[in-house]
Amino acid sequence: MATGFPPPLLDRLSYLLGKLHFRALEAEGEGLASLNVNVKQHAALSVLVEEGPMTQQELGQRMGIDRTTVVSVVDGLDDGGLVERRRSPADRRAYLLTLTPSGCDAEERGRHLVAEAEKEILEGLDEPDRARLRELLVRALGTG
Amino acid sequence: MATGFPPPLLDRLSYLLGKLHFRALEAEGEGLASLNVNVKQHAALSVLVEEGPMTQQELGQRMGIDRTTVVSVVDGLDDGGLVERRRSPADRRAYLLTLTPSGCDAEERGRHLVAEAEKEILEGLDEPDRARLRELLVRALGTG
DNA sequence: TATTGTTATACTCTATAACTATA
DNA sequence: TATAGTTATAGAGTATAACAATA
Repeated sequence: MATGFPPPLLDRLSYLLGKLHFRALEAEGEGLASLNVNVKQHAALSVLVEEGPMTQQELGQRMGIDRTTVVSVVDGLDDGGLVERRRSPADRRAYLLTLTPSGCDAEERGRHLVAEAEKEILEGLDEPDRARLRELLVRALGTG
Repeated sequence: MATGFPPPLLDRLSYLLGKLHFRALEAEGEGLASLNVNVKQHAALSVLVEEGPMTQQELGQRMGIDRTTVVSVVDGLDDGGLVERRRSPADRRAYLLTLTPSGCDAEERGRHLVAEAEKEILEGLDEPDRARLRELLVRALGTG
């Protein structure tokens, strides 16, 4: 039951962002659940689709997460048969993470599910405003 | 060193919001550190300033956090002498959280520190765009 | 019997340190 | 010696369950 947000918190940027962030994670996660991947795992798939095979170390750097965290993310994808760990010929300590056909498929379908979920999250905004919000967020974040 | 964000993640709403949320928490937290309160504690002070004395239960509902979490938030404020736990005359199980003069002062000064920190976070945007971003976030969140 | 504040406990998420196998 | 992946462990953050005092 909507008691409404306390006004003093509504002008706090971290509060606004936190609330919406939580909703986004929840909605995207529910959308992706049918594919048996979570938000972070699908993000990993997307990086691999867009940038090709890479080591776990590199994936972690791209995603901004520690390499120990990458292990559990990839474990799940590996168990689900969405990604394969292939020994790198160039450096046999490292794996070259490679998408399986199922992995490609899951990424593709997941992208649509995420898009739908996000439309739901932003249902209070019309399409131009949704685009504006995204654009402002990207611009606020800068280049890196 | 800015390696840039992976493009596949840049159109993921949860990723954008998460990154900026993290930055906001960090910047606001650093700003408030000089007052020996964290972001959540200052938010509590603001709710009490705006809405007057209330029980811990009510504060938790206003802030959207569990009452067990409220305990530690108020513990810190109590230790710092910013808030007093006064037994409610109407219901002696409950405390009526009341701001001390130091608490009022800290809230006031904190509000300016937060505002400065947020300007920093959004330095990539000019003033009209900052206002637009806030407005879009509030509208996306809806009424409750 | 229900509720307020509290404590103890557990769970999630993530990072640090230490291990192994390679380099 | 340094690095990739892994494991064990610890830390922050928050919630659930149980308890004492009060309603």
